[in-house]
Amino acid sequence: MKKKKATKTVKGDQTKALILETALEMFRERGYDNTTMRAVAEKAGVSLGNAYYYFRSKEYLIQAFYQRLHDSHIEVALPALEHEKTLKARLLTVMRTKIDTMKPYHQFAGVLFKTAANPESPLNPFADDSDPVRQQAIELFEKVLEGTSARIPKDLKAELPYLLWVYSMGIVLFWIHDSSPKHRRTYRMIDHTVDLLDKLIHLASNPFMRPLRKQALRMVNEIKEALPDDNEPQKAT
Amino acid sequence: MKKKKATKTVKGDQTKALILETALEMFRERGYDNTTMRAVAEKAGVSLGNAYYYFRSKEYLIQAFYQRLHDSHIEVALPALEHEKTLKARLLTVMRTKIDTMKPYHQFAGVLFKTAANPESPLNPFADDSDPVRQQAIELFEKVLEGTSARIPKDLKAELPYLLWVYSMGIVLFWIHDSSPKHRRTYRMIDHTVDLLDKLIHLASNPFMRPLRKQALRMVNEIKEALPDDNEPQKAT
DNA sequence: GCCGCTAGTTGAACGTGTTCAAATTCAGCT
DNA sequence: AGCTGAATTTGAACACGTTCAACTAGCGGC
Repeated sequence: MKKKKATKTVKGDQTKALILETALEMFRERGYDNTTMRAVAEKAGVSLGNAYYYFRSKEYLIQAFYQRLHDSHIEVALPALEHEKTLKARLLTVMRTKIDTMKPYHQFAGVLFKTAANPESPLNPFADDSDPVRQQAIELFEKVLEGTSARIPKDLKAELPYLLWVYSMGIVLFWIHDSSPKHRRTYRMIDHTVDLLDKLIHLASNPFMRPLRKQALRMVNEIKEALPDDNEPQKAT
Repeated sequence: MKKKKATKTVKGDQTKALILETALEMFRERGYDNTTMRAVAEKAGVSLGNAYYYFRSKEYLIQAFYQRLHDSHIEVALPALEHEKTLKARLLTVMRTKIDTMKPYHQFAGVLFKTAANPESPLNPFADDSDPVRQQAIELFEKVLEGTSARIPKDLKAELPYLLWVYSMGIVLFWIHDSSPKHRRTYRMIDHTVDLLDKLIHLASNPFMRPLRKQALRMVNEIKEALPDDNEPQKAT
């Protein structure tokens, strides 16, 4: 029962993995645009059409890359978080390790963002709630919050992971544009924005700010609702 | 003196305009991706290579489109602004007319944003300070501010046109994703965000907020500086 | 009136992402 | 052992953006 149908699937999985590994390696070495599907197929020892059997388009290879990147980040960020207790320090840790992880792909990342920003692209990270990478990324920010004792109102706390994820996308966007040596500017930007965010979160937690905060959060939800598929999973029909 | 060299240039200008008009018409009718350079050239009655003589790439046609769109917006927005005195009403006017203007190009606009979000693209609106469309768009928000009596601190007032322009890009991004009938969601989003922005601007203008505001503005400048070519024009070397 | 030069124009050719009908492989069934 | 249908694999063909070497046109200078 374990082997009967398994072989085929296993073989397919192997081929798929082989193609993906080859592609990612070539992306890293020569960049996305300079890597042709033909070259990937040839290096992987499969036919061109076979690559398209497993990846509907070249873009889908990016999606796989994106997942890979996130996994690496988690691997580094979670242990590092154990040492940090304050919201500010935890946020700083997550953001710094994020850039650390992405560093080797700076050139490649431009393409990633280009396709991700396309509303029609399957890579659009806002598009589809079922996107596992996105969920995992937001979960990471939940963990950032959980580990602190900061007093944050419930309404804000509920949305904060999502908002911080959006913030992290902004930083990544900045980083893509950042051509300073060793990406110093991005790290500086992280330091300063995290400091500011920390202050803003505390300001927004002030009872005086309640009405304004409510209004802002209502808007955040309006935005989220307008995005396709962005709802709680329905319990059947 | 007027005609000697003129003939050639005039002829070139005519051809260029012809190609552009043809392309924009076809974009509107069939969308960007479904319009091939070959089809544009054929319909315009020129050769394929000729189209590339005037437009370095297909993307450059979008840039021209973008300029066209902005011109239309100005034409509608400026007269409409004359009736409005408060910051909130003026902002509302500009944003609503913006969406009004873009309406016929909803489908096409997705592609516009995809390429605009590409850091390597010449269309990236953040990329290059000399981009006239961008300058004009920011100027429009300067006019929005000038026409009001709202008491806004100088430091904030200096950055506000730029910030509002960024905000307007956000709304456009939302609109691109918005598939609700008649883009109602976007108009609602404008109403609510403008309301919120108005409140935030007044909050930020409060003397109590000075330190936080200063810090936030410092960061805005840091971001702007990191963008390529984003400086005052230098007075020679 | 002719020359040379630049602006303008041409279309064939190239590279690359993608498609597709056909060929091959292979596990399970008889 | 042979059959069957699904999974996998193939490579030729297609479409389209882009490039380029060559050609033409027409103006200013002689």
